[in-house]
Amino acid sequence: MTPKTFWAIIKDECKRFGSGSQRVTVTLKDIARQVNRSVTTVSRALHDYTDVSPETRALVRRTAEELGYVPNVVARRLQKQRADAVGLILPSYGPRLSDPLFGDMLSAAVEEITRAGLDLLVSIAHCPEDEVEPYYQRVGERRVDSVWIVHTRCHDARIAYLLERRVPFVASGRVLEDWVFPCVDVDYVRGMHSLVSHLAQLGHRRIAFASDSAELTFVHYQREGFRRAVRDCALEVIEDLIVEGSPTQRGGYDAAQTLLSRRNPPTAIIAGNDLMALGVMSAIQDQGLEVGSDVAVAGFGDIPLAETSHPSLTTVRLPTQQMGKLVGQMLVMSACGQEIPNPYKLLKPALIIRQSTNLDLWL
Amino acid sequence: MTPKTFWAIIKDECKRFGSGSQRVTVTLKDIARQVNRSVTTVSRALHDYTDVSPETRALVRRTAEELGYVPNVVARRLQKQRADAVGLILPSYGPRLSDPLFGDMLSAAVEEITRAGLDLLVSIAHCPEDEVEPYYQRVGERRVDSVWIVHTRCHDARIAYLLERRVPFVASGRVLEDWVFPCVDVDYVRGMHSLVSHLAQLGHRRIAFASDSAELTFVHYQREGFRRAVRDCALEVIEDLIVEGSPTQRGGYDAAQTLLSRRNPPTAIIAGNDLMALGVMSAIQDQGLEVGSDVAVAGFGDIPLAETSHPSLTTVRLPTQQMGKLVGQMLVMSACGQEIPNPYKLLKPALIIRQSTNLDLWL
DNA sequence: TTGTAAGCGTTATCAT
DNA sequence: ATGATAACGCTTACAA
Repeated sequence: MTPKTFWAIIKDECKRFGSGSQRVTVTLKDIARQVNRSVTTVSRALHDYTDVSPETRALVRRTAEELGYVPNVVARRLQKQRADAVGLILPSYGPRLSDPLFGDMLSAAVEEITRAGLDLLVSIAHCPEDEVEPYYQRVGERRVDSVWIVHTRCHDARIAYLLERRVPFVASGRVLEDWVFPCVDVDYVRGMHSLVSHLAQLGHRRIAFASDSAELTFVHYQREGFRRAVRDCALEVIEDLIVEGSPTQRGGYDAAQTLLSRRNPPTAIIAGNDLMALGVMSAIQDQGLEVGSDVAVAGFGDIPLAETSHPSLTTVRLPTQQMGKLVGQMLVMSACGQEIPNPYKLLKPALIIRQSTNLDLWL
Repeated sequence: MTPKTFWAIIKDECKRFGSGSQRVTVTLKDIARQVNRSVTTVSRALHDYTDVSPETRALVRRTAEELGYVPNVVARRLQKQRADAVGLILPSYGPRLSDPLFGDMLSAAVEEITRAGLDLLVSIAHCPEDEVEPYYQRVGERRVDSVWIVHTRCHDARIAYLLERRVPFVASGRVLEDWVFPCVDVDYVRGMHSLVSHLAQLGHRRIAFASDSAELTFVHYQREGFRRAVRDCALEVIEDLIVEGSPTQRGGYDAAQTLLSRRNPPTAIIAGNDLMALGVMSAIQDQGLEVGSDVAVAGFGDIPLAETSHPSLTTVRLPTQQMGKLVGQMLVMSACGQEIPNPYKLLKPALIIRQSTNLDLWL
């Protein structure tokens, strides 16, 4: 027996009955030894190859079961040259993990990803500079096969970078450039149209829009949709009534205060998201006005709170689950190196009318 | 030149200048060939081993830079027998990813985990049966080195299972058994005590508690703390005023309706979390009563909405960031096979008094 | 200071 | 139907 063989055996034994409390690691080699076959045959038996005899297959499977064999995915990944994982790096400027709509989308995506046997890696960028490089980094290191870009900006450095380097990715959100890449988004123009039409029908003529920064693509489309819808309803676009604020309750509160102090205040305020809309409602109430009668309010998203707030909030429901599911499926495909047949999906939102624009409801 | 060598070279070339648009993959071998050194030397140079000459080191580093070398972490993991990753499997019964407090904690944990160079894998259990096995599975497959258990139950099958199989893990939340394992939790008994004392001082004598199922450890401690605190304040524990509901606004709403319809309704209602508390407030308001004067309300958590609700909500702030940071650090240690010095951390919450128990504030 | 060789656990190729 | 061998890219013990 050569020294080499000797040490190999010792090491194997150590691993098997390890230092006291260690878990044992069963490999293909262990099964092979047990059933007196080669590692190759064992591997094929476990993968249901046709060129292995039924008896051998049965024996191998049984032995694997008995020994508690669990395949080592890292070894498989190295051999297959695939990470079997996709990455999500949350941008530093939101959405936070705590955003309920994002959570919904994420859950649906995770479902699809894990169903396909892939892992989802989550990390967080600390600063804007930190946003671009890590994507490429993680793919280069073979940590992930594809990445998920969320919360796109109108001109998004991450997407330019990934396209240039040919890193597989899927974006939830569009960019304004005319680039082709896998992308899932909501038709905000359409959503805004239904909302503005609703308000115009109720007789509102001075409608305001308060939102996050228009650098974000979805805000851009909300604004564009807002302007177009106002004109479509034969109303005048009043630029003074289009304001920007942080995408929080406080941001909505402050924006509403600004709007209500205009010489000619609006009779309806649309917010870019539901949290801002709740802040808008607070501001209106704090001024002694009534939401729904004095000033109508509407949001975007349909978070759970929209239904239970006082008054309940009219909003544009975003198909978060559907988005997440689609993104997940597309991520799986792109991670597997497949072409994505129709890579540009635009989903339709739904107008949910509640008391904040129509106090007669459920009263 | 043997055929073998020939094909190896061809394959290398194909990989390098791949089929048109493929990204190139630079390995240690490529650098080694370029600088006329062995792979070993290159590896050592890049890892700052002392036994490599300064010139070689410089040359290797420069060449690596030029070629755009990125280490393959999968290969490294196979060699090192470590996944360099930790796993989080969200239980089917909550918290959802959309829970804002959980999101905060998760962010802080991710920060620590990625800082250590590890990955965080996120997945979701579909059903309770699906909760136990995947943890072990993922460790067995070498996907992760350690797992994070959230939202523990009083008698938690997951923890029993992992302890028995000696799978490294960290739990956020305790169990009632007397087991030793890395664990971070909040002192709910203490939080409840400060809350009940506050209410008792305001003259409340009939205090109710509405919460999620007491199967959850934190709910168990909230209840125990509640009973003890009531007695400490020389009040009577009225079991009729301790009720259970789903941990949502609707759950709080329903629970409050039940409580307010008692022959002897409470003058103060504590909810197990802030969302329930908001539901409680809605129910009170819908009955034409005033929150803060007719019935006091308090919650647990201090979500952003607690501050901006009408009236603002008295609550027990949970140190989510601190928890996340600690959990992250402990996960990193357990993934690295280190012993965790003091594995049982109990953090102190803080009472935040607002209008829902004291209308005089800021009015 | 550098190189050789073995090995991590798996899959693929080719020969038998 | 089965096995020998190489390979994936990296680290490391040991030899030179």
